[in-house]
Amino acid sequence: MDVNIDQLKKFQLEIAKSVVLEKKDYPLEYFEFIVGVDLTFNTNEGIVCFSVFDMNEKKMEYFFERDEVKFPYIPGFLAFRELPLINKLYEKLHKELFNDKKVLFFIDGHGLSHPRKAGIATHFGVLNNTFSIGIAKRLLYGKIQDENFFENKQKLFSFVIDQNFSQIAVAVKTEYLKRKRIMNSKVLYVSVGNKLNLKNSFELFVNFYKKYDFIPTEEAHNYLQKIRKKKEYEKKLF
DNA sequence: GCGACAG
DNA sequence: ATCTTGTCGC
Repeated sequence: MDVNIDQLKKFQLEIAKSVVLEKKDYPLEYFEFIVGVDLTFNTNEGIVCFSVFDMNEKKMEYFFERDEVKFPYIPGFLAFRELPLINKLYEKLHKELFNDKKVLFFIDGHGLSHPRKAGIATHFGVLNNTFSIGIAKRLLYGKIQDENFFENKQKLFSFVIDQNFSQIAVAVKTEYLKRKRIMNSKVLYVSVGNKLNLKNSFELFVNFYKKYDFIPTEEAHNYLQKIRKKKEYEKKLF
């Protein structure tokens, strides 16, 4: 698959221009659905899962969609690989379930903590005009503000800053949430996707966990792993 | 030129 | 992301 990196960079810069950075804070109760988004791959086949938590009914429902994915993974251009499949499921659920309701998306990956401020969470949020937050397991861009973050056991979170010393994400030790690891990671990076500010994004992430005791992207991730195991099991029976 | 590099 | 054994620790 031939890829024009310069063209993709241009597109990302356009996405970054359209980000809505909200000044006011939204409480968790403002949202009617909280959705976790994650994908799994089997060579050329991708499966996306939305873990949809209904804030009124307090019930979780899982949806998934599969399709061929040919675009390769290139650091900094994850959205071009994963968004087509994500959007396929989004458009379906937008019609059948979300409609004009207030929906907050937690997406596996970065938002504004990206070389061109256009990580997958931002890319998704801008294209669909939705609230979104990026939840990543590893850093892509920027550095930890508090030098002692990793060494000091007392420091359970720190801002991530870019070259201009702007705060672009919050690094959170999973220990802060009383968890040894989350999706095999000891630190999570929370960043703005779209229509929110960083402090509010971090608060929504933490408050949701404290109240409901699960992380949306992890739920989607675990669901996909179950699908994989089930598939392997059926394969063995043939 | 070299290293870094979400999923 | 996925592949994949043993191994360290609670």
